[in-house]
Amino acid sequence: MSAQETNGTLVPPSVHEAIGLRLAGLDQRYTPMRRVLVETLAQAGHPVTIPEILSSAPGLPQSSAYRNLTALMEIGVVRRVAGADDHGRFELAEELSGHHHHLVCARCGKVEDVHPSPRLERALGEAARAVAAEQGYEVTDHQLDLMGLCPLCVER
Amino acid sequence: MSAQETNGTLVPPSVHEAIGLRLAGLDQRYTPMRRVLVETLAQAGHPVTIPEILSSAPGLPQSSAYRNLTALMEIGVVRRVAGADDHGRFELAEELSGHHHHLVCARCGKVEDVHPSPRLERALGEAARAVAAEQGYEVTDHQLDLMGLCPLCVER
DNA sequence: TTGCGAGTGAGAATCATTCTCGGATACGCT
DNA sequence: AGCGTATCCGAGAATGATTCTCACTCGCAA
Repeated sequence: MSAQETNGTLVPPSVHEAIGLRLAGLDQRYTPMRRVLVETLAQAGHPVTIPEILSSAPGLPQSSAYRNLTALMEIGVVRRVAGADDHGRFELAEELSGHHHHLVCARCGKVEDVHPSPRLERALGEAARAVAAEQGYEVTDHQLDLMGLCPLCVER
Repeated sequence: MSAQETNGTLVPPSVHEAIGLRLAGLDQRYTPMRRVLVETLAQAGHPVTIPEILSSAPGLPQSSAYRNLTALMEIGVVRRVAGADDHGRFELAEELSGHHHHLVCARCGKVEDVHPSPRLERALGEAARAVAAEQGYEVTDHQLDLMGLCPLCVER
């Protein structure tokens, strides 16, 4: 089963619309390449490295991938997350992909998404505000990274 | 007032002892430079970049700083955390510095430590195990990053 | 059609980090 | 004390991810 068959749930047209509008507002264009990048990130379901992106879209020049990812970051559509290795990883902003946290394998560096229970989310939100206020910070966002071993690496 | 005068509370002798023992176990030495690095990280109270380390210890060669930080990472005494900018940040392992989370300023990249309330910590621990088990992960550690604006950047 | 601003791709440039290597230093052994 | 060996040190080169440059192309509007 290809991801295409279920893309209705993966990349709703409204997402592309929203991105197109934001780009237009800055006199920028939602080119096919940018669309491909957004689709790729959306369908991956976890933060993706540049090599992964390049191998999933053969022929795509590295410099263009970086340039467009940066452009998408600047309009707040894409976010960069740091993993265990020295490759940056890119994912769609939570605004588009839904709020989630990360499961990081300490051995192989893989990163997966996890979606928190409402109960945990409520506790996190409260705690974040309280703790941050103590130091004069104004928290807009939070992220929980769970470090451990993925199923494959557990078997050793 | 020099930091030396209060070092009793900042870097308990037991910490240096423990590090010395671990290094000895791997036929490595706890050299003065490594000791300085540990003191620096302990006294900073937040993750520190290489430039910060170098400017707080004039004359210290960059390559040596990296080499020794790496050595300390390999024995699990130092941990590397990624910030918003493209500089790695180093901190003492939680085992030595106490469990804590990070407050990250989205504007200036500064990172501060925050110490969680027991209630939050309990909720996080439980949630971590539950969520991770669902995907077959074995979680050993977790970290909460609170993103927002630091007091200085709020004033704009 | 023409003009202009944005996008593209190849390669060079940048910059944090890692590696290399000759010399200095510390610890174990006799 | 003297020696041998393994570790450590510092300076600079090498690596590699990311960013920049620039000439060319493309899409849109007048």
